[in-house]
Amino acid sequence: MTSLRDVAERAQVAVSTVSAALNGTRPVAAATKRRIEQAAVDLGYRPNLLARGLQSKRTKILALFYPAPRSGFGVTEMQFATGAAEAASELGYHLLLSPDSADPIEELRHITGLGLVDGVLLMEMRLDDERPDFLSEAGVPFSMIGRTRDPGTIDYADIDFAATAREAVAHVAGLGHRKLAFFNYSTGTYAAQYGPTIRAGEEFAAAAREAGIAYVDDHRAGSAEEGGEAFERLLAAHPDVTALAVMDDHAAVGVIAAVARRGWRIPDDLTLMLVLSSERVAEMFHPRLTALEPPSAELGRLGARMLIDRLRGDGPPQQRLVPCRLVAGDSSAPPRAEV
Amino acid sequence: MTSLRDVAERAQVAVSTVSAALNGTRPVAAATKRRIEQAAVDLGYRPNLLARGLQSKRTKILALFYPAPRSGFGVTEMQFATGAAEAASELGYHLLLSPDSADPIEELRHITGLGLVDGVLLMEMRLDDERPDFLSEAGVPFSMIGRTRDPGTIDYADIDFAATAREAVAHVAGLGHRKLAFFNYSTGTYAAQYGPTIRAGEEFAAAAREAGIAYVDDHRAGSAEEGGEAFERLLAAHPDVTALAVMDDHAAVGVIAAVARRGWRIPDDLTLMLVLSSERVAEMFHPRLTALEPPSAELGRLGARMLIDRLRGDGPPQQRLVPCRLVAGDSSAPPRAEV
DNA sequence: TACGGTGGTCGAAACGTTTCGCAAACCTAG
DNA sequence: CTAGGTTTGCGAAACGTTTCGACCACCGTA
Repeated sequence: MTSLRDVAERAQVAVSTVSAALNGTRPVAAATKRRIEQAAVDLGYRPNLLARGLQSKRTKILALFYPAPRSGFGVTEMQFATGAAEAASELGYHLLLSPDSADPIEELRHITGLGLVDGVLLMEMRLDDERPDFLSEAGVPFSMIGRTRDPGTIDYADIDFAATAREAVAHVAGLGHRKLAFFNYSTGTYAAQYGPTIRAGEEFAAAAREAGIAYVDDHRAGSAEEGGEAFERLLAAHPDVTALAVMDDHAAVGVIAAVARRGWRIPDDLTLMLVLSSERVAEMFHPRLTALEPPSAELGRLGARMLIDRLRGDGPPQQRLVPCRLVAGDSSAPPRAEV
Repeated sequence: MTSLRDVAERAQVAVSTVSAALNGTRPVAAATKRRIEQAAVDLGYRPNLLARGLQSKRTKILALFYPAPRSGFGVTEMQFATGAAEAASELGYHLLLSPDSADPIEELRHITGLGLVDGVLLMEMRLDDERPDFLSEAGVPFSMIGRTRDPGTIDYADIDFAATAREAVAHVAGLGHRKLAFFNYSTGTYAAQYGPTIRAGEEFAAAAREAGIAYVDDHRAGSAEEGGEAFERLLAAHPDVTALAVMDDHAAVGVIAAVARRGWRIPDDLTLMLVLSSERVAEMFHPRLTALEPPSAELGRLGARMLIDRLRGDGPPQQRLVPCRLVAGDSSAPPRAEV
């Protein structure tokens, strides 16, 4: 491997001058600089990141700390990662994938103690997540994709559930629906404090209230079977529901089956929307479902970018909310006339 | 940050002794060793990976080099990454996510030139992939998830398409089908030399021949629309086809729609299988489709493990093939009686 | 002519490890 | 009691950077 010293020798200058010339750290005479740059190119010089990091205390490596893939861990989460990696790469940073094992805090302590990473990117945030507290206390720069209940001045990029819910409600209200139901994630141990679970529920309720349309959301479903059952219960209690938004793809499958069993059709008898699901998934249904697609890659990019901004210097906290994109499918239509 | 020197001071020994004691590099008296370990614990010492790497030339960091997400980049690819990250983590390694930009080779040159990574993990291999050649010449250790046309002695973990195809053919043949059709990925610029595209096609043909059942595979489809059209053409040319295996999820959507348009039902009139698709995706269809689920996480794990083996010492090349798992759904049944 | 200023360069120290030659202390055997 | 070997520990060098004080030659000015 060719080092700074090799370049210095070839250019007939001191090592420190080469460093200065290549990094623009301090002024170097134009002629010297040219000579050095030429030598560097000739030798195919690449700075050694380890040595640089050791000295400068900055490695330009970010850790993306991701929890063990739950069921349902899918394209969205992948896109956080690829989005973040891309943004990091564009800004000269690298992204380290760091799986959390049984004990997230211990794992964080480990990864940050190695001196390997400049900062940490957190995802899959729970409202009561303990990781931010640990990192704050440890003085490790970090940002979140998602957010805790009270993010304070921590940088984060999250879905704008309020805007998303408003858009969804406007969509169905615009079609003439007067009553909307919402199926949240099933109450698993995890989902109980999972940000999107809580926020989506709250914001759909608020948006419906605001728009003056009736709303039901006491149903939760995580599998096709549960989705079907929840739908039956829903109709038993609220026969006047004509539009339904579902957070869980598999629950939606069950709903569709239940709709068919009943002899109903989508969208004639029910307008169905997929919440937090990608267009690609929505397209796999028949008819193609209307979806509220989360801006996953964008959130990953934002998260990485704001973390890097933070590393580069202080600034006001960056807190960005990005709404989902509503992709209208063939599952949206005005309600049945007779209702 | 507490360093080796701090520990040395507290334990009243030389720095080099601490290093030896903690790494087991050379024998250290039991009493001394205990004292040192205690001091290390007291101080919460964590070795600095940069310094270690700088000196020892081994960083314990692997780069996972992934191409720009194509359309269809999904759960499978995510699982390569998480599987690899997990396996690496278990073995004391870290995984760097390295997006390839426009020029993969240049990107490889860059990432390997930094002295940051010990080896590279390649995925999304094309038959004529140039990356292995570059890495071989550069003397960078690497392994592949997937494989080129002629992998030589390079370590890889890939899907066992032969076994997978045999199992799929046996599945339909066992149900009594005498003629199987196969829809491959659409002929995109990428898929043209994409390993799975080619190998799956070849092996399905071979397996059908071997099992003595008729076979058609000149159809390719990448979207729902194309899938439907391909299905119509298929039936026009081969009305006696009763079983169909489809590689592309979206094409399957089109097929199902076409089946319904024709008044047919699945599985009564057509046995349908999803090739290289996860159980979760198969469950989103109605009826639940039979799927050949790729061992994605396993391949990621294997890829990482064999790369680490290689780094640890020489051994014979490791080349592992893992078959897909056949998950029987409700889309498989004996053929119509009248055929 | 002398003097402070300045643009350009150098050399050495430091970052936190690992590695390796050496020396001190100890033990064993003759 | 000493020669030889073994155990145990030490100190210094090295890895490839960045950083920083010092130096030198040169310039304009008094």
